[in-house]
Amino acid sequence: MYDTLLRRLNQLVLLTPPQQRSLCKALQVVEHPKDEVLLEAGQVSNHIYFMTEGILRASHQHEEKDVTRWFCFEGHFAAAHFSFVYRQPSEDRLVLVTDSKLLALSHTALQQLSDQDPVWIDLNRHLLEHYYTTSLERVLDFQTRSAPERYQRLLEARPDIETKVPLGHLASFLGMSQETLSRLRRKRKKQQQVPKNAKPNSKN
Amino acid sequence: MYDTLLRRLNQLVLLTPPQQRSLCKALQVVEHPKDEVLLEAGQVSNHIYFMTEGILRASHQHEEKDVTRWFCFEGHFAAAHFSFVYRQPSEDRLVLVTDSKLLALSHTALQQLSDQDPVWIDLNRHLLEHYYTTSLERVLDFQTRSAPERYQRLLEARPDIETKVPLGHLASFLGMSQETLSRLRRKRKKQQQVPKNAKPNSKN
DNA sequence: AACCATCTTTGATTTAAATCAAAAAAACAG
DNA sequence: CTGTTTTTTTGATTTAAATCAAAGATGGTT
Repeated sequence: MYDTLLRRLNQLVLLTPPQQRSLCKALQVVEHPKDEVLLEAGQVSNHIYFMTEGILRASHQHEEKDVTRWFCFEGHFAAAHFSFVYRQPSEDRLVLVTDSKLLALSHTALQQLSDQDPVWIDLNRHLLEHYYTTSLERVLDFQTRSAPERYQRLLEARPDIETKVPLGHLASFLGMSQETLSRLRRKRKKQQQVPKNAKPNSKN
Repeated sequence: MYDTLLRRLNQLVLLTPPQQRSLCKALQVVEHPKDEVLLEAGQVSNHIYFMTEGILRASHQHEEKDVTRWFCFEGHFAAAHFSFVYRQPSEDRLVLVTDSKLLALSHTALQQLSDQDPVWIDLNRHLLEHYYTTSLERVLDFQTRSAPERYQRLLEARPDIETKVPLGHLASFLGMSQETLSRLRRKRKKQQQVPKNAKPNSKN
């Protein structure tokens, strides 16, 4: 049940068996269908989630339009971070893109863990650093890459995203219109159809 | 000497006088002229800087072009964060935009402080959270705003940036070409020339 | 299966911004 | 101050991507 989580965490810090146990005790296992809202905009977030299975997205309302600020995939942590830490209303909704299984850690539970053992603070910092780095990289992508390049890079990082996430959400995540993304897809398909000089000249 | 720093830190955590003193002892005061390179790309960063006076930028080489990933202004902290924390070669150079006065905290000094007193870990986390939030906001700007809007927002946040930072660096920071930014400036000037219906019709 | 709603594709057109090329302005060095 | 280099502005042109409008496709529901 907690394998994916513990495997992931051991990449960041070494956890003793008792530490692992006390973490697992603090977690709630939850399962939700597609489109379920885990946090409404305006609410204060009380949980950090670990995605055991499925995909989650942070959705932001900007001038009538729904913008996906980020996705969270299997093996990663999701939170309305600022809201969770500073107990402020969240600007984003957290919505499930697919049927999902998650582990939820409440604010109070994390507090208690952190009071007991500094390893949890350390872990928290590692995660924060990781997601911060990701965000910085993403800014660089916007600064230096065109729409097709950004899509290309996303696919390299997450080839499965194409089939699992609706195009509209992907487009807003990448900062382009739906139509543009749809056209990029078509171009890519065409190029794949003649993958490796199968027939140098089709007229032959 | 350390006033700006301590004022800033007290916004984040409460520091006792002894804590303040041990921090100041750990800091080196440095002063550098414009264009000085504080960290070369490829080197491992050994310092976090606090800008007492001046502006610093993180410059990234992308296909022959120099991209400014971020600026650091008076009253803020600058670091090649990933390099500093994980002892890896930095992908960015840190260069001073103007003559500057800084406080430098070495990796070992921070280590020692953190071992002595958890308040420094806590502080570190606060800063990380702050800069992470900033980065997320910046991504949102790229997702949802046009070039003029991004420039507009930057000016609202930092009106002084216009005069202090060369246009080329600003343009790459905003993810647009120099020419585009130059044209945005012209437009803004024109609009300011007739600020508030000074003369409804100049022919009168 | 037939219907409805939502999502995706496609085409035509407009708009935003990049690129290319060169002039003007500013900063700097001797 | 003068010449030199770098930065900024400007104009013309091209390219990328948004928008508008509509048609197809897909998925779920009864």
